[in-house]
Amino acid sequence: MSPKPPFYITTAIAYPNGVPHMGHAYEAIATDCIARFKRLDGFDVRFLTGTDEHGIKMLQTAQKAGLTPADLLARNVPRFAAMGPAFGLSNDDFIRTTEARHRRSAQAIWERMAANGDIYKSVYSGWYSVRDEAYYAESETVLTGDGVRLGPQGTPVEWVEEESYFFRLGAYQQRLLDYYDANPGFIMPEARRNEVVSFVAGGLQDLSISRTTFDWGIPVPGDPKHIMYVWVDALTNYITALGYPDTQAELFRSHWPADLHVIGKDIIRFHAVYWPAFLWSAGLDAPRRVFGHGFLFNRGEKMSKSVGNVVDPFGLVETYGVDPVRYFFLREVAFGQDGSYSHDAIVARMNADLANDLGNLAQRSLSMVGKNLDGVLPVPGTLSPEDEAMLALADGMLEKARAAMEAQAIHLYLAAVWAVVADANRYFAAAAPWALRKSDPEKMGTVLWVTAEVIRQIAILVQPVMPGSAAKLLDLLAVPGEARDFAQLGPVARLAPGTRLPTPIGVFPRYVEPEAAPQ
RNA sequence: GGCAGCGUAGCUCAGCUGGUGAGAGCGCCGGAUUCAUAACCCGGAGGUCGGCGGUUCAAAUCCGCCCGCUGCUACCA
Repeated sequence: MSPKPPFYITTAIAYPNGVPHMGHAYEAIATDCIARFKRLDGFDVRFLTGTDEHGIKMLQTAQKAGLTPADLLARNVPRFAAMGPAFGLSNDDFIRTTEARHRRSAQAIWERMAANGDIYKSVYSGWYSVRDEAYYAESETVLTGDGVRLGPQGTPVEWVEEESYFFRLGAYQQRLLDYYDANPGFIMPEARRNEVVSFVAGGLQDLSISRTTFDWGIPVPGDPKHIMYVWVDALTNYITALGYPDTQAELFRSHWPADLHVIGKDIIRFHAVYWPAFLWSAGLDAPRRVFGHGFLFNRGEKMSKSVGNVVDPFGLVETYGVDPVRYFFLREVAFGQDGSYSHDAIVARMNADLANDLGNLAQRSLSMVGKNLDGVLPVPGTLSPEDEAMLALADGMLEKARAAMEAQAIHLYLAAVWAVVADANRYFAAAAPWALRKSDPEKMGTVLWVTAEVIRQIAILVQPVMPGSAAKLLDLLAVPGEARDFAQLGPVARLAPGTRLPTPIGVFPRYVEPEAAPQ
């Protein structure tokens, strides 16, 4: 067998100065789905997630709480790591930017960039708001009548000059534009790509990449008064986890450049502009694709503490179960666009798609095998045109799913699968095997076998989204563990007649509202 | 302000380079059925395709203008 092609996929690393919110969970779930899909499709997948632990905000949050940054991390990072088991994540590694391996890696990439002549020391100057602890462009400030200059938050700003290292980003403008041009799929979705291209085409200034005003970060090699700008630090995590700076490490050699960085749309620039430039400067290849997903809104409103609609992602899993939650977000939200969720929407998907359509199909067909055939999969007779057509629809799912997933259109992959679920329900209703029980038992057996075979393929294909539920479904069909990857889809591994099946159990229960609490 | 995009049935959205009767899912109404998780199946409900004007034999689909909305417009991430 030829070696599996590599596939390296990452989430952005989360900033753990608070607890995980739904956006973190969403990104992790979507990335996990893609990772699982590629694994089942025969790739040697490396899936990375983790936490971005440096920067001034971490320091400030810790100080407000009367903690050291390390204390704050000790409190918060486990909450992020807990997303793994809670959401069924299959990440191969979990990186923290405070780890020794990462400090070594970040300092190494800095040294490589410096050796390449792309880093120089100068003075960073700008309008600084002490109260906001942020610099603003002059265009963002206004000069009031009494000669006071104010920032966008209405706070006074002053001209500040600070020694800083700069990265020659401007030198990479043309190379970036050429790269976007030669690799139209580098930035996805396309709307994001256009924004980035116009941004870069508008000209790039050199980038200040060190800070001296606080010390919670990775020291600049040879000049420890400076710490690295958080994005030099943070982006480097993607190569640290492959063994950088050891570019001869097995993982690095096999899995860099990354195939896909899944990130939120708000940090596209850092990944699509700065990151390739940093990598090229260090003599490394740029990633193949950066995909910016959208934001989630609770009942159409942005989540905020003041509105009081903050939803704890762990709570959703407790309420609905991990697989329904994963299914809901991946099916309901067009990946790449913003989305909205609510209790009603989740329940609607859960009951209509999972319980009524797929769960009920499995239950009604398999219980007939149990009750009428002693739980033994029947031998199909001659296939009717309807039987053949049904099987052909099932056999055709993989191609559609793959095409969708090539473009990270997770929702379209699921739509393609559920179209077959609907076809299977129509097929089953039209064939009415319950009416054939006495009139034509052989034909009944054929219909039940075809339906079970269709469910087999659906279950295999749905594993990336609902690994637990899909496994239960495959258990009900007595499909061996080693026969559950995508190579088993299509006609090559039809369900074997004569196989004894376990008594079917419900895999997707309906969500029933709890009794209204007495007032 | 500039650049890009969007505005299609109650809701969420498909409708590519113009031409069979403007669609899907959900919701809703009616029917059928009882193998099944009161599920599945069948049928229906009729929306000026944001507004106005133009090009064309023909426009939701092209052009112009107007209204409304969104994103980007560098060092907060």
